[in-house]
Amino acid sequence: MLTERQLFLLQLLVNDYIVSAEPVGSRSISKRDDVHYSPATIRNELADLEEMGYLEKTHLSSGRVPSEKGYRFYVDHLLSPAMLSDLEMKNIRDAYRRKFSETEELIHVTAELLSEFTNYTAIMLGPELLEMKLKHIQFVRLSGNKGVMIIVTDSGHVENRVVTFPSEIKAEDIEKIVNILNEKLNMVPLYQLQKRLNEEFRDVLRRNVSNYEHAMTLLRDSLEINDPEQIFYSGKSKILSQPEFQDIDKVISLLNVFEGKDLIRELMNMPPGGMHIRIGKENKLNGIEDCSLITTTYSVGSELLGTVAVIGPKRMAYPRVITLIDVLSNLLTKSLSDRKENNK
Amino acid sequence: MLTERQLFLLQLLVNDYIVSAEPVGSRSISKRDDVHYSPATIRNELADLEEMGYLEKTHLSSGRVPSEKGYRFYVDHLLSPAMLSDLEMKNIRDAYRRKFSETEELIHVTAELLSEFTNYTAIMLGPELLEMKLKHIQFVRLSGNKGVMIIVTDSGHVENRVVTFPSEIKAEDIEKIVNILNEKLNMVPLYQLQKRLNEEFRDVLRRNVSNYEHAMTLLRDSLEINDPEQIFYSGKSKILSQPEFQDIDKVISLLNVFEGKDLIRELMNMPPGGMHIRIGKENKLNGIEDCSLITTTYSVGSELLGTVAVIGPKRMAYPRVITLIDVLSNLLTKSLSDRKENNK
DNA sequence: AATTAGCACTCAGTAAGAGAGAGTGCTAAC
DNA sequence: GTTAGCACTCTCTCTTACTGAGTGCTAATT
Repeated sequence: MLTERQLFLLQLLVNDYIVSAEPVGSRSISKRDDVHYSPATIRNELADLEEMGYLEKTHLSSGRVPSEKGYRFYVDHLLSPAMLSDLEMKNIRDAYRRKFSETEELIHVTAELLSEFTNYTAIMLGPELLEMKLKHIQFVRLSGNKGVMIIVTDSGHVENRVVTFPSEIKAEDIEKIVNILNEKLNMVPLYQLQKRLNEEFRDVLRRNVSNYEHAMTLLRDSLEINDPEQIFYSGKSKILSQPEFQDIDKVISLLNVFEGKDLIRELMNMPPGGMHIRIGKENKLNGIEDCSLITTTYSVGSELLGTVAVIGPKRMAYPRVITLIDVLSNLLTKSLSDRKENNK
Repeated sequence: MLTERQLFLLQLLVNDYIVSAEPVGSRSISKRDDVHYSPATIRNELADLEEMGYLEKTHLSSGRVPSEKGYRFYVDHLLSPAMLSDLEMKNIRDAYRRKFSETEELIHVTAELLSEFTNYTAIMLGPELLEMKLKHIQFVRLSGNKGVMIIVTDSGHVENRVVTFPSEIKAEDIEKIVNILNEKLNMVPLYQLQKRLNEEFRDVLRRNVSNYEHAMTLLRDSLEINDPEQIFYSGKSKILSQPEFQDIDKVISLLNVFEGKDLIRELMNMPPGGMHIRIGKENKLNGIEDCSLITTTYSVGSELLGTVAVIGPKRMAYPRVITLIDVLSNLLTKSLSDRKENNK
């Protein structure tokens, strides 16, 4: 169990290291106005904290640096959320007052604010398209034997496919099929569409539609939805100005993580709800052992969730980032639901 | 005017420097099997080439390095396109044999091949949406007073907008309007839509539609198309493994260029047609003074152009990159037009 | 019993110097 | 015109020495 004084010193040390990025020595702590102990006393306490695993030294006679356990303790018990200045809050609110013609724009602006105000890299993960539910399908005939299949989801997202239908099928037939689908597949998640199509509609279609095989192929093609991983970054280079990224190899492996979309999905896969903080090796992924990741979710519509994240060095300004990510994800959710209201 | 031997030596030196990234000395040139001059002779020639501005030294007694003028001369007069091995050609062709459900996928694959085979960073710039021409508009009513405005362009791109129409307007009215637009605005470039709407349709609509003001607002909103800058990168970190990017500040300023979409548009703005090579400071843009950029175009449909580019260090394997960018942009164009054929 | 002063010790970082190696320019010989 | 020879220059690397920040431990002080 840690004493009051140890808690106090640990907090000071982490705070100090977060801004300085230099190992913190006993003397520099002792010189602070709010500390009345001599360097020797502090050394003793720090030695104890090190023994318990909260601190580390970079070499035998260096100052101390928080260990991952130290950061974890700091984040769990010692940190108080930062306040944003009035000016900052004003700037943020103003940024959301603009009129956004696309949902995407709103997400991009949020990412930009987040990276701008934290000075780290912001990552936005859109909701998985495949998780959305079908609200409406419509087939629109264009010229010749081309048409657009329009798929509207419950959260208001619209997908379209240009399809060419073989001359064996009549446009009216397609419309007829789509009407049947509309009736039967309402609120079915998109990832189930193919399966349902195969299992339930073979017979229905065979009975109702001439040229049934052609129709099935057409439907299969137009309902094959492949998830465009909606990942957006802002301030990718910000994180690289941090002193821990002097090493070019670290930069490269981090950028590789950013480039591989699968890796990012995996990284950001968190238990639902609330805010999550992963420190250093808690991120089970090569290339970001020295980074911390803070994530939370924003919602689009009633249940569909996207993820907001900030990635920075382990030595991250946790209080400030936590506050900012909280404020911004809430504003984003609010703006998105306002949009939905207006659209009704 | 350069002598035969000077041409020959300049070529050797650039080739050598491209692979080694080290200043080239007279001795190492002299040792080659295809060179029969002594180091001293070569030194004399190199000194002349330096005087003429084709070569530089990194310090007083170092070997020589091509100057930008030297690279320019090399690119314009000395370089012969590289051959790809049969295996490489096979790999490339195979990659295109896959079935692509989206045009975007095809573009991504091209970018990946390009960065993979060159080991530099590939940049793909999609055609400007606003340059496309209107082929077809359709309004589809969804539930309530919502609908989708579908805009199909001549190159087969489909845009959609979910719109909420005020209860003052009837869905039939909208359909009526859209029919008029369809007739009159066929093949009008998207960027002119708003203007045409304002100039020509005020009167037409006023005559034909009740609640004309509401209708205008609705149309304005749904035809307001903001260009989603279609930029795609592959192998962003590849260029950073080049020895000239040891300096972290260079990395940061390069990544900043990548992040700012305007900058990239500006950078890749080349006179139309053919292949363009910009060496070092010929790129009038901060942050890439030490890079070379090779661009060419690919076409979608009859006239719409996208840009393919490779960005690497000035010391770039020009012959190979030129060949690859040529082969791949042609394959891309071919695949895209095949798709179009099939879609007819 | 807790705190602190004092001191020997460790280690990173910097600076200076020495030597090796690669390369040059110039002169004189071939 | 070409080349051998040589003095010279500059980078790079390795050593050595020194400084400064910081530590742990012991003994004295409160």
